Amino acid sequence: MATYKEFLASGGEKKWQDYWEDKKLHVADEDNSPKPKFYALIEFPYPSSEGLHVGHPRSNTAMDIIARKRRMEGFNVLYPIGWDAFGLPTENYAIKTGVHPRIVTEKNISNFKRQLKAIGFSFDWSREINTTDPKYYKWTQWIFLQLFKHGLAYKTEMAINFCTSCKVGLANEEVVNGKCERCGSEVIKKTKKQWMLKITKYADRLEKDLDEVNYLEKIKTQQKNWIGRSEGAEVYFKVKNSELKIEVYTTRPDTLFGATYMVLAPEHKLIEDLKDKIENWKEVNTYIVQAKNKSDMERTELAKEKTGVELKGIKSINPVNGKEIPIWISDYVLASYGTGAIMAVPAHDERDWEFAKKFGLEIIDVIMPVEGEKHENEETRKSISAVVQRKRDGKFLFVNWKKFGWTAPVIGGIDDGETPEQAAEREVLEETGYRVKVKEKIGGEIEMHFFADNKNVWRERFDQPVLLELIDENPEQINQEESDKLETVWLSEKEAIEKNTYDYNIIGLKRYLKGNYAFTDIESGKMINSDFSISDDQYNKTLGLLNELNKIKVEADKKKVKFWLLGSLGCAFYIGLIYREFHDLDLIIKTEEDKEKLIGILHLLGYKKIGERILDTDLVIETFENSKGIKIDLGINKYRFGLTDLDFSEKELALNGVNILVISKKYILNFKKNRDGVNDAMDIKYLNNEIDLKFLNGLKPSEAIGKMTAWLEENGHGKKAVNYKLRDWVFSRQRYWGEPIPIIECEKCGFVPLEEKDLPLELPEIKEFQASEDGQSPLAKLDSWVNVKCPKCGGSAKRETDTMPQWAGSSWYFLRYIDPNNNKKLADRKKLDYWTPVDWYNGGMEHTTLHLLYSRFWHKFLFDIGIAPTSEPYAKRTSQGMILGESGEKMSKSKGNVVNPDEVVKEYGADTLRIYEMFMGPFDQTIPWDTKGVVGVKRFLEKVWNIFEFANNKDDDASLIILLNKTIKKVGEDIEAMRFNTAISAMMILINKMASLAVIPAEAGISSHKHEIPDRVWDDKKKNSFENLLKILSPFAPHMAEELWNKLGNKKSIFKEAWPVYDESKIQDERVEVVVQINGKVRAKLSLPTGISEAEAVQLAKENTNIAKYLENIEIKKTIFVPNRLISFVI
RNA sequence: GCCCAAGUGGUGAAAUGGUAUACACGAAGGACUUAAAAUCCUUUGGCAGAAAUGCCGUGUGGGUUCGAGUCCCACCUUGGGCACCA
Repeated sequence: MATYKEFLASGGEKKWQDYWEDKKLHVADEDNSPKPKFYALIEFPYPSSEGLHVGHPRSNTAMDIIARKRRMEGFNVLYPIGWDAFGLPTENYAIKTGVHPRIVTEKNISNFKRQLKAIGFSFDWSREINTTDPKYYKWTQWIFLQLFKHGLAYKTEMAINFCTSCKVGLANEEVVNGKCERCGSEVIKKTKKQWMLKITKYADRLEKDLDEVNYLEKIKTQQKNWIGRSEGAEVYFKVKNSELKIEVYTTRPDTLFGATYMVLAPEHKLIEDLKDKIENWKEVNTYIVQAKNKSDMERTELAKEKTGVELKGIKSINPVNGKEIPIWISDYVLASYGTGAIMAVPAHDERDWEFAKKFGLEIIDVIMPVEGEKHENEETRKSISAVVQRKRDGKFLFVNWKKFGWTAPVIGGIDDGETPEQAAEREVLEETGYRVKVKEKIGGEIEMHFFADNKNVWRERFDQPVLLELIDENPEQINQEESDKLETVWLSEKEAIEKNTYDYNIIGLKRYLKGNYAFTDIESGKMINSDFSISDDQYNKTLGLLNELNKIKVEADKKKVKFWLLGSLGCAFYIGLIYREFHDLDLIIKTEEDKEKLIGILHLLGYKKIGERILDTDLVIETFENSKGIKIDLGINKYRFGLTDLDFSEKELALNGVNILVISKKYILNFKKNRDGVNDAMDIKYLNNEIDLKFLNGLKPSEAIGKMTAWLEENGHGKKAVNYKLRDWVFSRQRYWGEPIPIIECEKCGFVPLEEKDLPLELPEIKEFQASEDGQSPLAKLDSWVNVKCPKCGGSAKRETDTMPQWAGSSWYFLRYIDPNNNKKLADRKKLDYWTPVDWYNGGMEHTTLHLLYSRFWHKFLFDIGIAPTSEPYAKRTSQGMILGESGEKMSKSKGNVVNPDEVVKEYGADTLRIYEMFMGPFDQTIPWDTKGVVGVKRFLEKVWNIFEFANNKDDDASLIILLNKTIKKVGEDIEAMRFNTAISAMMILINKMASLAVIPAEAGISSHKHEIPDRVWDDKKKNSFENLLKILSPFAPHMAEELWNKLGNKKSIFKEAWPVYDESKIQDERVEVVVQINGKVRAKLSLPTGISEAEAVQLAKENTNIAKYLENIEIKKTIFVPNRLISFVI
């Protein structure tokens, strides 16, 4: 007979830890086990000198609970542990003290090991690995060589992120807000030759395959954002008077008609090519040099103010309308994204808008915002809305409409022959008496649809917001009629937005306040100004021609005459670019016979011959005309493929036409078919009404994107394209404490990989760990190591002196656990087949775009070269929340708020620590440590102990059996969903119930042990309940569970037991509390037998006095019955 | 600015559209004790009331529903991620 306190004090927990280790309870069976496998993984720790803090065990405990449960469920579980031991803190310590990092690492590992063991994790220590062990990093190096051999590792001169304090290059992922992720020092750009890994080659798969794995949704989202896939189009812009083309990437090809200038990144290589033509080269060059010298920090900090220089003397051509547009360079365009060049659409991109405003560039609206939805029988109006701000106090001019109670800015219709500006000045004066002057239009027109309740009609209004200035702060007298209706008010920004009655009336004000009118939404707007600018007159003429053509076709079909359409109309459509004034139709037939028939048809349709001419190809052209003046040229095609003679190239047409175009997709297809296939006459039945003169106008931008992309592709001006934000991985570090990169650089042979037999390339012993000032690895100083013979040609060569980043060893470690001692292979394939993928991987959110992404990349590569059996390393990934210090800040040595688990274990025991960490709150949530909260958990465990040790027998009643079964169900389900906190609370509820049923000699003062306590006498039923409780508790509190299990007389470990199964028939209480609601309000609670029928329950409810009170003399409209839950009366 | 979470007692937090505040901490009162600790019991969202009971209450304002912490819309606040990514 002992207390829990005595059990802890006497080293009871250690006893069981030793027992488990001795019995090899947690050593995974080899791969020939008949059991199903389960691979549970936590991120292996970096053994820092500080040791564990209470944050570490959170993830470990969670997976430990799952691993222990799985073993009890009959799985062959692999739950391994190891050390991610390369890293900067150890090296920095070495630099300071001269102690070799290996020695420090060994010491730290032994401390970590002691701490982890004291918490009772069921790790398989027999598979312990260490990334700094040459036997391990041999394979890290081997993987690197495979990457190199497959062209995925390359060394290149490039501007990289360089930490000024660590003196080391950083990957993109390691830079946080322009600062070093590790030390927080400033990161500058440094151009250096660096080893890079082509992770971008896997961007698409890294994104797409996320659909196949079971990761927490937020992890997927974060990775997707980081990979940054976007769909859009490449568009080619010709440089005028040059063969050069500027390629741009855009996600908004729909706005191409609004592209009024282009911008190249300062690093863009085309600038050099165009150097001779650039008239202001000096100025341009100065800008480029300045941009190069800016650090990332500076570039982003100065982001508010746009800078740039125009490339004078050159222009590019907008392929969609042939317009010449200027080319600029600016550092707001990044060289590293897309093509390093953009088409700028200031009307619909905020950055372009800013730039255009600053440099006075043209802004063309191609999308009109639309508010509300079109309605039948709308009255259409054109209007202005006026934004007038008073300088004195910054207030805005509004009017109250007395009759309707509206508050709105001045809004008025535009009279005939009036410009919007004139209308705005007039309306403000009329309605308020203020004399005003137009400053500018605030963006383009807005289309709105609304119900005008004062007039009782639906309105469609096209409103132009206009910004005006007061000429005089004192208003003139306005006429009586107006002043009876209106009252002028000046409102502050906030008041204006609050008091304004209809949202759409202050769009102009909102634009003005934002200072940027760029409209970017792709769902709510409507394309405008995005057609081929053909006039109504031209359009009608074209349609007239096509109608004639159709009539001829109809007649020709009747008479079985085949003819071709040639010339201006045909080529205009075909090229889709150049519009020619259509005066005539050029028709070609093949035979004299057909010619006579066709002439007959023309006569029939009212045409008369008016002339004849002979072309230099001996083609006789006869001209016909009808009364409407439509002319038709007719000639016999002397060639089988007559059309080839008239190969209407873009060039030829450009001489004839102006910048206008007409297009019909179906027509083109038919025309093309004829050009290729060709004996048959062109099928012109599609022509009528199929011409798409409006092109994008009227479409939603989201629809226009697809249409424009198709057009670009058909006409060779661009193509659909996908882009990623992800960049290649900077893989070299100028450091000592990392895996040496196994490459030799030979003057003759270039980069020569080491032979596999020469691996591992071990780190040489050195004494000076400091990197040189110019950012050279400390290894570079070791001449004997650096200077080697080329393995290929035997000539003199140099070793690579950079080492790999910390992320290398952790990118594949989970594979090594599977076969940790294999010295022939990374791991045996059969074993890999058995154990991969990892079934459940839990780790920190902070690794989502680092380790987790990197290791997926490596694993996919290993899969591709046939090493790894699966394309994804982890089937499931979850994440724990961080544990903060009691102050609510991140735990750190410098803040002095680090809680050491050793102390908690010492004072309360490992089981209490484990349960408290799981009980604190939802597992995935960040949460501050609270030492006071630990007490509650300790009390809970003590209660379990006391019930066992001191409670006298008292029959379990039926309700306890039900509660037990419910708890078994809940705990099992909650563990799977990582709802450990509610699993624990369910066990607390069970224990509280058991305690209330048991007779615990409270008066005895259990812990002081002063009185005699009677022996425990339990019957089998009670014993069985308690054993089940111990089983579900055992993953959480393994030491206590094992101890009490043993004390109950069991010989084998509790972890050899099967996970309990609840009895489906015993999870329903006999009686349930049913709530009676009246109109949704709880008015009574009834205790009723489970499964009671609706009729009976309703009857009983009505008999309840409180309910009867409410129902008296009142008709019940509806009764809702939810079995075992509630009755709701609607009255 | 954009994307993703989340806002519930004094605190950590529970709650398949159906009893809001389970479980735990803290606090108050009591029992045991010479006393304290430990333990056990009671109370613990606000207002009114002796009580029965009623009203209010899950960031704010609307909506859907017999019924909303939960669903929808708008907004506010906090945390996390990204940030001139075209």
